[in-house]
Amino acid sequence: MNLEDSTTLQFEPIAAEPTYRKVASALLEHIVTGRLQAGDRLPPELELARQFGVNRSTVREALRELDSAGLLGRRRGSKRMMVTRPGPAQIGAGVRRALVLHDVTFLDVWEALMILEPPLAAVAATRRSVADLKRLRATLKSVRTDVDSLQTVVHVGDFFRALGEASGNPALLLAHEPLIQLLEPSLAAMIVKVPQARTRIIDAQRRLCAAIASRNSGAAQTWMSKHIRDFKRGYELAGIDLGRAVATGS
Amino acid sequence: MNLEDSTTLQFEPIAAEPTYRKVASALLEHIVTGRLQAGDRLPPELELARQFGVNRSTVREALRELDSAGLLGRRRGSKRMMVTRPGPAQIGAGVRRALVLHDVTFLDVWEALMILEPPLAAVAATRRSVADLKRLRATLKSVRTDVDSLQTVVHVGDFFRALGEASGNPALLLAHEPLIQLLEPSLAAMIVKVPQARTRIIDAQRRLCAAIASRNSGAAQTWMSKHIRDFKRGYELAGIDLGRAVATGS
DNA sequence: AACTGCCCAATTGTCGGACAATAGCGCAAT
DNA sequence: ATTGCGCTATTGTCCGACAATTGGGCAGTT
Repeated sequence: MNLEDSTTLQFEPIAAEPTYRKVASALLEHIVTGRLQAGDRLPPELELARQFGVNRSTVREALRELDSAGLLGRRRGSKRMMVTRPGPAQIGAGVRRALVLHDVTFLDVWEALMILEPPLAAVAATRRSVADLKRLRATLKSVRTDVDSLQTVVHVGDFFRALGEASGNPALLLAHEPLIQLLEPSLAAMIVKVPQARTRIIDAQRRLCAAIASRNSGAAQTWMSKHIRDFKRGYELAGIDLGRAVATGS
Repeated sequence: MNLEDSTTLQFEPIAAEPTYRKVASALLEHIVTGRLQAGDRLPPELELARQFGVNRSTVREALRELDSAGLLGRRRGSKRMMVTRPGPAQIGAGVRRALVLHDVTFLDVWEALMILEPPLAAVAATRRSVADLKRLRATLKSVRTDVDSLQTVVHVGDFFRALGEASGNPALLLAHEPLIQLLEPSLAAMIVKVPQARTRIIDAQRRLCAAIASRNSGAAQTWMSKHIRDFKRGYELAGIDLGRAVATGS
């Protein structure tokens, strides 16, 4: 009998979850439902083991899972674990790794930025608080003072991050973080080959900042478009193949 | 002496990484550099422990970290671990959790969809392969046949996923996955309260599909805009507060 | 009172060993 | 070629142990 293509009878995979995953799920449940709030200190491992009725090793494996997901962390030098909200950097790094493993190209990243950033700038222009504007100007200043250093790209990333914050939309913030992280190293490579790009970047960001300061969302969107488009031109001038997969480097 | 506000002297946090994290980093290094390709089977835990010169428990904790990050997995019912590429579902779930914990609102999600999906549809229209089109039509058919069931929302999600695939851009695919995952449950709640939304959804998706079939990117973008805008109207009709944080449910 | 140094208990990181369950695999039998 | 059997390797889980380090209390000093 050939049951391969019989669609009448289908069985669900029977879930035989190992204990460490059950423990992780139980803790996760408490976190997403808010019974464990960010900042709360977790009970000691032995206490958890006692409460769950499992061995400490099992608890530890569960903790490593949640730790890796950014849901648990510890203050530097501290011993006790605490519940934390996964931040943009953490999440972004995970997505960035995934994109690298999926052989995302420069063009893919550029296209995504081209779609995401101009509307994001527009939103930021209408919603930015004074604190947002201050932060934005601070990053802009850093870019200008470090104009000669290769650190420029770091500040470019921070400029985008500040913009994301100004949008007041966590979804947008998290969505563009991995793109920024992917952009930074290639941007560094581009700038060393095309030094004049630096001044173009600074100019665009200054105008962008002005548009956002005056809450001119249309201008913000337009300048961001130009800004991102400029990246592509820079890559072409630098002779970087846009169809190539982004670097596998850490 | 008060050194609190002295910015002249700054110390880097001295990194005292525990062994399990070093092991995880070492394995990660092999994965991102391609020395360990997706599909490769990992050596047994004892063998890893021997090679790294650490205890098996330590290796296991490292494995849990990579497992949780979606970089390791196992075929169902299999014992050996293998290297895997974190898929959209996996990554999306992580980002979705992060967004929920950051109290993302319906409006945030809707805004992000409004920014992301129309251009994505436009790109999909110009780039879709015949296979993409086939898959898109298949999901559309599922939506129509299950028009009476609450399963509709699942198929709506799949429609968006198929669209993401058709865009051929992994960055866009991963960026909109968490949004879809956040959309689905609230969409279900909306549809039960506003049944007429179902036919509107189906209509919009049919026109969208037609636009993509004829490679009309402008029409695709326009219809997607209408489609997403419709979601908001549906929520308002259903009396759902758009400013509320999305459900904390799993 | 505030600060310092010191000691003690609690907690984590790592290790070694143990054992049941079972997946993987070869081999025999049909 | 498929099925059935049995052995081995491997994982999941447990137990116990110990060094290192943190957190906190306590006494001593200024």
